[in-house]
Amino acid sequence: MNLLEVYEILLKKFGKQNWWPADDSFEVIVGAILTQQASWKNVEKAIKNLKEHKVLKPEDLHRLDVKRLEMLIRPSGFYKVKARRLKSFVDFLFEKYDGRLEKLFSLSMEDLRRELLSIKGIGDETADSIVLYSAEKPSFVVDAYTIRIFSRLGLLKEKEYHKVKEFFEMNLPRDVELYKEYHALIVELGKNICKTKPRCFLCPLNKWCNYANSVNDFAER
DNA sequence: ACCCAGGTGGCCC
DNA sequence: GGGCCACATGGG
Repeated sequence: MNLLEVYEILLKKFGKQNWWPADDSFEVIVGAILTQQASWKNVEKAIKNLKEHKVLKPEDLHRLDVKRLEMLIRPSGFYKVKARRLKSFVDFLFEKYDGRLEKLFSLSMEDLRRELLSIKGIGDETADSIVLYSAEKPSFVVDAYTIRIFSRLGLLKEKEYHKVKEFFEMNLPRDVELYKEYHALIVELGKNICKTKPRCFLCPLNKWCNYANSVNDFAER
């Protein structure tokens, strides 16, 4: 059982996910910040509000009053911190890159990642989501599901973000489309099946999963 | 009435 | 480095 085999199984089970759903690369970034510890349904409402008020562009957000921004993104939860985080990003973009994403994205992948991480409110996962789905450079995105699922499969011992990321990048071809699809499939599996309440009988990976095999009523089948 | 969601930063030890 | 907490809305 290796990473590509797991990928094929998930792809067969769930189909192509075609992430990230957004009209442009800036919308991906806004979504990446808003979806922190929030359901995508709620993020969609927030993004819809931003679109309806025609403020879903770097210049618009840059001049938008923060209180007004808070109200618009409210459905996505943590709306005060997220409003500040969005502001931090656009402030940074205008101060250092003339407000232009192309300029920021012309950095090397490593420099881009470092730059994003320097912004308050952008951590490892959000940075990688932006690098992969917005800038479209091959940086593997790790989330809580990734660690949970692959630890249970016995493929991961380390749980630190950068070690997990390194494991995936060392064991997969460096390919943007593969990275995009793989992370999306992991989230799909995590959302639907791999919760703390076991529904392991539904999981396409149950044969290989230590957790599924440790759950009494499943192991007997 | 819980529990969870496509995390992050701050603070403590 | 790890453990705990605040941040908050909406759906199951």
